[in-house]
Amino acid sequence: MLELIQTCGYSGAGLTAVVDRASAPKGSLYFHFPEGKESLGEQAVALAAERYAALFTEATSTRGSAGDVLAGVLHQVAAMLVDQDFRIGCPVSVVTLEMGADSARLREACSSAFDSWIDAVAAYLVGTGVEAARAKRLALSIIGSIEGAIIISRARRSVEPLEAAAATVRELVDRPDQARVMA
Amino acid sequence: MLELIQTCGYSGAGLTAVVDRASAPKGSLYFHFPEGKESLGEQAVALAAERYAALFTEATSTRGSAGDVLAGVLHQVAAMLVDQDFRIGCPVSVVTLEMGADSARLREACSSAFDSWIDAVAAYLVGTGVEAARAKRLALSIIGSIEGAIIISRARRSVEPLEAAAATVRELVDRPDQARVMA
Amino acid sequence: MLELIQTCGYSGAGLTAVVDRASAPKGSLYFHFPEGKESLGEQAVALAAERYAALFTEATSTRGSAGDVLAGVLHQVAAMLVDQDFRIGCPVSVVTLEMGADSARLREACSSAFDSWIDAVAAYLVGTGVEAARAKRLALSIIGSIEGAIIISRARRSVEPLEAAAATVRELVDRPDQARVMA
Amino acid sequence: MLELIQTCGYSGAGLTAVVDRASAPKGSLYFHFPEGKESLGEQAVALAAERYAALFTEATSTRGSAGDVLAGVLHQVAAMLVDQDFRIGCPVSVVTLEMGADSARLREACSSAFDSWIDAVAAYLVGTGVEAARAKRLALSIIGSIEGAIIISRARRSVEPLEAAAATVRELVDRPDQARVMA
DNA sequence: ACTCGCGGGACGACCCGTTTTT
DNA sequence: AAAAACGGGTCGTCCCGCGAGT
Repeated sequence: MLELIQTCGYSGAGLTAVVDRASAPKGSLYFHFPEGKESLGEQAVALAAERYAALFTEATSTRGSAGDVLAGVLHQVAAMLVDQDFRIGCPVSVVTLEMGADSARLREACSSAFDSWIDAVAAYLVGTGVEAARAKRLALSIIGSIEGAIIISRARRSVEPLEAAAATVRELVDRPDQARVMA
Repeated sequence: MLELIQTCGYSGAGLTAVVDRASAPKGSLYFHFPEGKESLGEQAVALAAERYAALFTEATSTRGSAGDVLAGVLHQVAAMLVDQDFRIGCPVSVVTLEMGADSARLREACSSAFDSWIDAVAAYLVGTGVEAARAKRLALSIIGSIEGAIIISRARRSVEPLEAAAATVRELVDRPDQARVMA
Repeated sequence: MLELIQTCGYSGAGLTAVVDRASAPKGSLYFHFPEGKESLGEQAVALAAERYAALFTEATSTRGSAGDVLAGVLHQVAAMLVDQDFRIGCPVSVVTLEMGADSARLREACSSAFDSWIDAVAAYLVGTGVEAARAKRLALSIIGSIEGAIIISRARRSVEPLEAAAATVRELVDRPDQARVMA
Repeated sequence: MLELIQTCGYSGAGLTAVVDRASAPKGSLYFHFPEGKESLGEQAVALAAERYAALFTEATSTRGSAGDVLAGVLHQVAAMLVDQDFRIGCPVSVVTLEMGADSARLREACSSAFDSWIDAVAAYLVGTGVEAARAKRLALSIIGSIEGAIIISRARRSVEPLEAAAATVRELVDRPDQARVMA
């Protein structure tokens, strides 16, 4: 389901296509997901949260400045987009935009996914010496930038927006006088 | 249709609901939009592009630093979200994420919408003395930040992400030494 | 739909079978019945109410005692059952039994159908000189007898229960001393 | 299953609901009922046959005229309906009407159920001195009246039809000159 | 000339009664 | 005894044309 949400959105991800792709019979779906599409989507969002978090965790193990690390994540995302010919997007974003009004459950799953990423980035920034409050604000901004850049990159079929975001993120986290500027 | 796309996404915006909301008969839809839902969506995206562009244009007429102006736009967006109880999102984002793979036509409409905003912001920044290449990069990053922040704010039902983005944008465009840092 | 309800019950009357039998496409169904199966069933019940009422009205135009007239109706029903090889039953009864708990709307439609028959019989009995209160009670009993007899006849695949009911009804309405007995 | 058939009909009584209500695992159903839903329904009908027969047997042990006894049964049925807020009906009737055409097996189970009641009533009437042939005819009519009255009472959400049937039954069996009238 | 009632299948999610595996 | 798999079925709704109306 994850891949289908990424390419077609939540509403566009038909359960028939889901079970076909999993080469599973239709009847078994409601045994594993008795609450239907919504809980399936919830799990897909949670899975996406884990995967992208792992991607970030892995990036933090590389050496380099915080800016290098975060820009590296953005470049990896860009590479994924190119790899898939710009046919995929962030599943959490699209579910948020489609179902934010209808399903509190899915909205909360998306919120948790974003939070997990934001918290990870914030913790990482704190680890590099950034003050906690600023780290949280930066983390919020950075995750937002990534989400937005993915969307614009997809619309344009070009990684330029992601690269611009990478450069801007590097600028934000790597400047020596950041604390003073915000003071 | 615009409102429905904002709340339910493109796939979720059924034409039945559209014509009901417009209190128009269903049969007349294909007289006005012979090419069906896709062209209707295209028009909705174009309309959204205009509206948000107007919002930005209006903001530039206020006095204050470039950071003030851009942060003002973000705060206006935040106010809209609160006003609508976080039930709406950016229609261009959701159409991009849902239809980017299926409909080249809609993808291009979204790309144009984003471009119009980015170009406007870049032109504005150039007008405030920013060097052209940097202005374009910043404009890309800023529009991306806005889109991303809207999504996360909606998921969280909180304007905190938008406010964080506003602060970060202000930090980006208002620092005196920005050119030097990027050099 | 009426025939399907009579043979398979309301739940057993699939809309697919309904539209097949009417050689109509499924999509057109919800134009004529926007509220779905329930309103379709409502209309089927109303149609049945009319048809059987007409059958009774026609019977009253024949000469003979009240007992003859009512027994004649029962024999007509018996003939219908034989004709259809006991594959049909009263649609109002089955809808009442299946949906009485779920759908107030259908329950009321069934109630109205029964009432229309009971009122017709009661009015007829009053016309033959029966006192009003007794006419109403007898009419209730007679319609009840018919419904019950149809069911048992169907279960048995024999018209004997309907014939027994016919004889009993004749006994009830044609005895000269009925008023005295009830006094 | 019996209760579900009484409220929702046979088709409406899903096996999922049945096993939930019995707090039994779904997989075990086909261990106990290898032939599936049909045999389960058959057993439910047989169970209902026993229960209502017991109700009648018990009533015959009370003193009073035959009319008193039979009217007493009708009043007990009316009390049950009121008790359950008119949400239940006769399971045998509804199975007959829904499955009479599809399943010979269930039809015969229903026929047997009706027969057992009719035979019991006929035997009782013979015991009170009624001539055998008339007793059988009356028993058929009485059971039919009860079934019909239950249905109409349920549709109306009122015990009036059952009370009318009770009065009529009393009139039928308690009049002194009944034999002469039928002669 | 243009509107719109009405029709038209295909597919949506969901759940059915059943069987196979453990 | 029961967990898990299995398709076909449920009702409802999708986006879309045809042709009779003013």
